[in-house]
Amino acid sequence: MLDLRFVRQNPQLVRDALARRGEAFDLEHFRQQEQTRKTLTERAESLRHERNETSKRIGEMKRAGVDASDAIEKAETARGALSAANAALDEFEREYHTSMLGWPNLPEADVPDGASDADNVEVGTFGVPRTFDWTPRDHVELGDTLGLEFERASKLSGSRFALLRGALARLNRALATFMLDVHVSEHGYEEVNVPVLVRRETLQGTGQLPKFEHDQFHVAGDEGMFLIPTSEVPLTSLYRGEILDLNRLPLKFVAHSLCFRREAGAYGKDTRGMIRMHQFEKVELVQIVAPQDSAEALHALTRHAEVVLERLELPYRKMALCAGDLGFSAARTFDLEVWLPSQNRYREISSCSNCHDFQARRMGCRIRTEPGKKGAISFPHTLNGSGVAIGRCLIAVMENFQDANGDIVIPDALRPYMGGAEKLVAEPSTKT
RNA sequence: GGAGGGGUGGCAGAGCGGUUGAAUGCACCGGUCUUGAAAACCGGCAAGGUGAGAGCCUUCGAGGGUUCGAAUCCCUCCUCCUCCGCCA
Repeated sequence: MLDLRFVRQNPQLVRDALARRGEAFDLEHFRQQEQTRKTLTERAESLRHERNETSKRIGEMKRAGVDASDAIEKAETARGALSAANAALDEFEREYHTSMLGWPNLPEADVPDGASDADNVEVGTFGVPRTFDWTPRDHVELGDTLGLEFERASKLSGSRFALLRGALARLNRALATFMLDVHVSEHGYEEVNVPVLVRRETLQGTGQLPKFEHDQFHVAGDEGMFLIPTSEVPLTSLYRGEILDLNRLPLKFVAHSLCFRREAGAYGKDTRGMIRMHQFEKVELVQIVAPQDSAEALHALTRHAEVVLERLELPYRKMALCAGDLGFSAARTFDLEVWLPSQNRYREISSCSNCHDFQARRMGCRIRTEPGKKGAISFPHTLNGSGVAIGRCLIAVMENFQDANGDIVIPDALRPYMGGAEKLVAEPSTKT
């Protein structure tokens, strides 16, 4: 949620910033709404004031033993006007608040211009994509002899589900454990095991609702429950509705969780393989920091995700997202894209964002900047990033570490998690 | 699923229809005292909105209702605790 006071003071700036991300902001309409709000508020408040005064007087009269029936009668007749004014204000505010929840965050000033991912700017690369003496197989083909199944998964659950078996399942688990260990012991994050079912309010706090309900899995029979699309949602929401002392920051959380997405707008996109599933695993990093520290924190957090890819010896590039490609809650985002030999290109494996106070405002997470000082309450900044997506990372390891006969060499960093094994050995297809 | 008891300021905890936005204690901030600190004492100390300001409005888990007036009464929901049942 944007700071309404800021919007009021800088309406043109807000309109221009939102325009950069392709979002229309009607200044005239906004001014009208502000005027209406002021009028309705003033009317309701002055009526309420009158009522309060009258009631106070009645109380005093009764205590003094004076007959108050005239005053009570007068107050009774005033009640209709007050409740009408309240109703008008409530209705207006409900609508106004809903429209405010639909405004996305403002991009930082130096976020590159652009309308789509085609306009994102590469800001760095790591590693050199390997050259193959054969046409590199993709993970589907490799997986066929390693325990990656799609047909049986579809039988169970439909399209966009996959099944991992045997050593490949273990490799998947090894990736998750490896990532958690790196972030906990080297980067100072607290490991959190989170619920994957959350309430509507929780998704509203991080920005998925109300605007993106069609992207979420809604659990039937339990009206308020949704499957999380990322553990950013519960992690960032840990301190929803609380006031934190400044000296408790920064908070750094890491979680490994299942994530669920409808992929409703992705018909026909990435239908081959395990790139885009309804259910996937991800290690997620979240930080809650003091506002002045968030710019630096974004670089640190992105770096933490990069370290994972570097330890796994996976070539990647780092992209600065353009304004038009930013997510709803983000003010600035770096994507990490890992090299996939079969596609001969880089694919997103991590997205690291600074949301400024946008999410903190929505969820009412505040900080007390100076204990004991009046008016020293403000909002922290929240950041999140994948550290990294496990399914896509598994694909990347398979494709980048394949050898000529379809085995997968296990990256050194993962061997301790694989009982010391050096390879995943291709077996005859599990389909037969 | 059944029975019962709670949710009040940063924390603990009074208040159960009217000058209560809320006693008291702790924590915190300022001061006196002290070489310094502690203790003691004095003062301050919830948030949001609005206003130049005095002030005004809102908030005692959430939402609705009763009433001239609700933290206090009624209803619904959320949530925590205790006991029983069931269960990984």
